[in-house]
Amino acid sequence: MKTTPYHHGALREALLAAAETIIRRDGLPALTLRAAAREAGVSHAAPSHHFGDLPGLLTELAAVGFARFAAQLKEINASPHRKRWDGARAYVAFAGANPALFQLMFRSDRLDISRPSFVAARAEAYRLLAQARGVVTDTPSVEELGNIIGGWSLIHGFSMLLLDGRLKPVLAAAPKGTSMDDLFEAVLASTDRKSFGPTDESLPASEGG
Amino acid sequence: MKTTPYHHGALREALLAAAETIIRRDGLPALTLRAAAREAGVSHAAPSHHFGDLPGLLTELAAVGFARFAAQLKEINASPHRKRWDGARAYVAFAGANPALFQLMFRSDRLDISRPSFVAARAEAYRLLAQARGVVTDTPSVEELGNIIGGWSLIHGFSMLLLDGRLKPVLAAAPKGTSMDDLFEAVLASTDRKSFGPTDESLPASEGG
DNA sequence: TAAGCTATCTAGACACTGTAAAGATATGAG
DNA sequence: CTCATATCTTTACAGTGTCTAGATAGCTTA
Repeated sequence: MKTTPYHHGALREALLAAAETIIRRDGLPALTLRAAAREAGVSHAAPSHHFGDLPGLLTELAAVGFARFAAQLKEINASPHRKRWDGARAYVAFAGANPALFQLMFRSDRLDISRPSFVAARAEAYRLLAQARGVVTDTPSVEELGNIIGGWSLIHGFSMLLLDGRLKPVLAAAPKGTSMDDLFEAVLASTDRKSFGPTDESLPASEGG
Repeated sequence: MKTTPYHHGALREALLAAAETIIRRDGLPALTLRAAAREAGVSHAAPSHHFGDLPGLLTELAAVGFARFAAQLKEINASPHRKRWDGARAYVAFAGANPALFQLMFRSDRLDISRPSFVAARAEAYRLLAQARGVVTDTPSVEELGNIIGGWSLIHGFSMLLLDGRLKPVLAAAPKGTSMDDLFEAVLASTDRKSFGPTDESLPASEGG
């Protein structure tokens, strides 16, 4: 009666899967080396043989996240039906579908951002995101950079505010039946109007009261 | 020879100051109840009498952050020289000047977001931010919400990307001498052009290769 | 003044964490 | 079959949050 073999066989992948289970179920603070080991059914010191330390495990998991996001972007870039802003929608959709994982991917204080696998996965994701937006130049002007970083800031900020629960009260104040998707579409639509940003009426010169 | 009195006198404020010192010097992961106690020169269990638990301390510190940001917004709103986007500039400037504190303010997984002092400080900051943008309505349309949340997403996303170090390589690819402020100004300027967002040329129909 | 009450702070303990060291077991090359 | 290597376990230690009990100081009331 052999219950669990001494050697797991694919412990690295099992630990990453266990880590994602934990982060999704209990949140990032609950993801510890020992918790991942328990979830995978191995001894508490086993993870260190595959990831070195806790930042190592977190970083490899973040790399998995970038790789998954890159795969979704690749699909979109290959689709003949893709529309404007589809990259932006994929960004927010990925954040919504993988909240804790997405937050981990941008939590440098807990990551070893010099890990080659992480650097590579992130670079590939960025490359595909730029491709989805039609960015081609390697030597952009400041104006072009403003456009590129502005778009990234917009979707990243929306994602972060969404995951932190900051947009829930906003929806409550919105017209009845407004969904989070509606709100994001409204955000995208707002960038096409010149009125995006603070209104001129808010300035002192023309202020009413 | 009385070295340190048994009763501190203003330990709560001293612990908050110690906590901010630690978070600024060593980062958020280094901020523990015991570290704060050491920094303030009291026993390891003293903080719990003032904040309950670790999330309690973190939340009160986050509330201090919102109060400080609110104070800066109040100055701006009172200034007769204020210009468009000054609220946005203050947002990013605050993030840059208080990186770890700003990140803590939006890290709900480590906070007790139901704490009254936190709720109040945050609400006041939001109120002043809305005022800086000239938002007045209590029943906004979806279109107006797109505008409001779009602006917030933009400055919040830029701040988060900046603090996570994601914009450093961008500056490296920018024209020589471009500063982070220049980049943010370019982002702001890009919202006034209709070209903000993905270019139409990136769509399949008109794609070259 | 003096007693007692309450808020404040310390000391000790426990379970949990990351991580290092050493031992056990399986795998595969020769 | 031998044995070197990779994989996993066991043991140990310092650090953490948090609970409990105890010590101290300040304040009220007489």
